[in-house]
Amino acid sequence: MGDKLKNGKISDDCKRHFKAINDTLYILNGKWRVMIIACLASGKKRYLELQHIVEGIGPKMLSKELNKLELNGLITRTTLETRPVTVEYELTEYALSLKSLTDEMGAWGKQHREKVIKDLHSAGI
Amino acid sequence: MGDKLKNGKISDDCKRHFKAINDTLYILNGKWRVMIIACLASGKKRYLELQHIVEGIGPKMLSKELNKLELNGLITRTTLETRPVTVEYELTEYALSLKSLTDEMGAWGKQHREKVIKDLHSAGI
DNA sequence: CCGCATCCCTGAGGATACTG
DNA sequence: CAGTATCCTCAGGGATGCGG
Repeated sequence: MGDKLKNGKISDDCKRHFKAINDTLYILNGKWRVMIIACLASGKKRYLELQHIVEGIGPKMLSKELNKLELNGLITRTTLETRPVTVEYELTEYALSLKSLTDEMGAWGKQHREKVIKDLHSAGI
Repeated sequence: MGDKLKNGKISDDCKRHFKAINDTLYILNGKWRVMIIACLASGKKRYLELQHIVEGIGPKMLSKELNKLELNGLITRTTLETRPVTVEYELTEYALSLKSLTDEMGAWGKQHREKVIKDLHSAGI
């Protein structure tokens, strides 16, 4: 991927790579998708559980995002016929392929936080 | 990460993981950051090169995003004293740690596109 | 060539209240 | 409990023009 053609133009491989990244970005776009997926990656959850764990999200956004994720085949919705009803959301097999991405994000965020703290520290001295 | 505590609550490890993901999301937020980074990951680029490769971005957003990325220590800006001036943007050493993320996104997007096409295909039959 | 300033506007997202 | 409906805000982002 690290190659330009001699004439300074971007190679077709690169373009494809960028397109692919855009596809991913499109699926994960918005403020909440990744968090919802990451959250469900730790096991099936119910609606209110999600709303509590994904801090800041309101009911409207939550159901909207859940719908889109379901449409994209990333999660399944199961309604249990209890009284009152219980609904469980779960990642599909397919969505599991996103786990390496969310894990990567977690890892990067962790080390980034450490770096920022270290930088602040050495700036303070 | 796949563990809940017995009482159904989320473990502290999980919470830290989510926080870390949010940190990453914060750095990469917006429509353009990831693409800019991915683009620069294939070598230093000039302003107009970026604007051409990152399709759809306007000059305002581009410079705004470049500024933020520079503030976050992810890219460096080099002005060459030519006539007229030339400016080169380049990923910092640090930002290279994001390459695995963008690569992951590229890989996922690729196989996702293939899946979608396959699904459409079998739906067509 | 680079990229700021300005104006404008859409739609993502927030708050709240209500229903099956 | 699990959402939907409604209204509203605001900042992300588009378009254009100018200045170094």
